[in-house]
Amino acid sequence: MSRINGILNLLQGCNSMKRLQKIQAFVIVNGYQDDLAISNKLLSFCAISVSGSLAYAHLLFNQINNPDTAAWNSMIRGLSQSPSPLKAILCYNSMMFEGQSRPDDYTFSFLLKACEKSKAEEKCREAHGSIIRCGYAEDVTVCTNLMRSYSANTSIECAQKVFDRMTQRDLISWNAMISCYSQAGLHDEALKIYDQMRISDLGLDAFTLVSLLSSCAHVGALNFGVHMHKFARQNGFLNNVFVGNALIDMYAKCGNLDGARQVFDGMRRRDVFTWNSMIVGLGVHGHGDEAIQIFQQMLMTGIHPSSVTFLGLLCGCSHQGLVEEGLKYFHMMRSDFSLKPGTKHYGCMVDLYGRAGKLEEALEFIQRSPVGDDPVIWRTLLGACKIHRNVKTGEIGMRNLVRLEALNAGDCVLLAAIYTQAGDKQGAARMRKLIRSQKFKTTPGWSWIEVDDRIHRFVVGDRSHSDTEEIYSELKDVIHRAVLAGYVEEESLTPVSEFTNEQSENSDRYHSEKLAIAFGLARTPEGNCLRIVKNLRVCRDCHSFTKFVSKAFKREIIVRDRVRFHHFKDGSCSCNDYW
DNA sequence: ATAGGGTTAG
Repeated sequence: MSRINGILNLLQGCNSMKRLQKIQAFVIVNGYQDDLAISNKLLSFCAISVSGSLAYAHLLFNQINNPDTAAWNSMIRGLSQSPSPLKAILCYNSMMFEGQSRPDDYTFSFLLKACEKSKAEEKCREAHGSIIRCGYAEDVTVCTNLMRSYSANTSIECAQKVFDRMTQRDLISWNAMISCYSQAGLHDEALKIYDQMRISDLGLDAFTLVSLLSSCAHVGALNFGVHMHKFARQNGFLNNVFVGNALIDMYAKCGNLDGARQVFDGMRRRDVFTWNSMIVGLGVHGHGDEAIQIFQQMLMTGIHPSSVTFLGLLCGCSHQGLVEEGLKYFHMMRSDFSLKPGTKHYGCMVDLYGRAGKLEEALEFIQRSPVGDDPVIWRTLLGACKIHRNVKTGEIGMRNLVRLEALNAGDCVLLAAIYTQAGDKQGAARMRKLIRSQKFKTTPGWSWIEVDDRIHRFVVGDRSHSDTEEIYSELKDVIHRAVLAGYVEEESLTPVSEFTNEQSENSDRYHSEKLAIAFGLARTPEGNCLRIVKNLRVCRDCHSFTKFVSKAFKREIIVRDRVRFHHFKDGSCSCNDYW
């Protein structure tokens, strides 16, 4: 007996396959190969440990003539964390087929992990049924796994249902629910779950913070993020790299670069995410030179850049007109770090040339690149043609979008704007006609504004807000004062993508950000900065409107649109009207 | 013997 314990202890301290094989030889020589405790321990080491070997685990497993649940679990678990998690599902199937051992709560946890990773939607639902039949429907861990599995299989509703029906919930299951929403891109839902979580009085930990900060970053909830920062400081969470990284990203995405820098400077430990978040933050704010400086520091500390690092660099270079540098980093990706540029990187390059007015080069670059069949690339070129009033290249972009059958309303709006700038009224009229004749699938436009720690969301012609009347009368007043300051309301081509389905009265002529601005002006103290987040790009009329509002009301207004920040102050914008 | 939750870019 003590011999067996001795072997188990040896296995406990095992840290390599070489060592494991020595122990195994000892086991066989001494006739212990049929001891279940020992063979399971051997198996689990091979299947699960980072220094183990799944192939060897298979050999061992096949030698066991009647594997018990523990042995099956080791195999399913090992396979579920392997690069081919589908095999874990097959393994579970054979376990069921042989029918000698019953699955337990662990089995289901590992199976669900495999469903999550291999996107096995059908199997996930089937597992749910088995879980209920086997009596594990009340198990917190199994349910948490079930939620993640459903959510990864695009059924966040099912995840929510599982969560709702749980008889007991702990911190981990709450965190899982929040992260399911934030990873599905449903950030305001994630923040709402936190409101409910507070009532349950379980507190929160670093995991909660990280998910919430990510959601704050996406919706632009700076005030809420600052609360989280304070909480993290008071509770000793600032030493956690994940928390620090999420804070940098939150500050940068909410338009507060200084906040991001301060967190970055104060971090004792930094990983790729830390550096990337800072570089991307500087990049999207147009500080390419600083992004480059940080990048050089990053290399000196010996951290390996990733493809995201270069997205940040290229973005910064393009917004600052650093064409040579951008080109240098684009090549450096492959030559120095063996990173293959993706579509996004090519897009940045087109933007880099295009923004700098080098439209010929941009076009040549596309023709030499492998991404000429990606609509995003041509759309980027079209955007650059608008900035530089280039009809000819714009039409080339348009033709390629038509060729790829990817034309959308926004493209037509862009080309119409190019025609208008060039004085080609017929061209603009053609685009209007095209927009009307096509049944474009459109993304509804949204704007968010944070007032008193709450996110208020508006769509075009929104009347769903509880204070609709007040907001519309405020907006009338704001427009009046903007006009007095020099604003000319444009009969601009309304981006169709901001159309709502119901054409309520004539209020749908107000884009969502105008509503958000009016609401913000009415609900925040004079002189306070307004921060607005949009999911689309700012249209010309709204851009001009916001400039005059910033002057007439003496307010700084920071608008984050789909691709960049606009910093409005005293009647002008940080983008210098190039966007 | 063994489990579940976290960040950038899309």
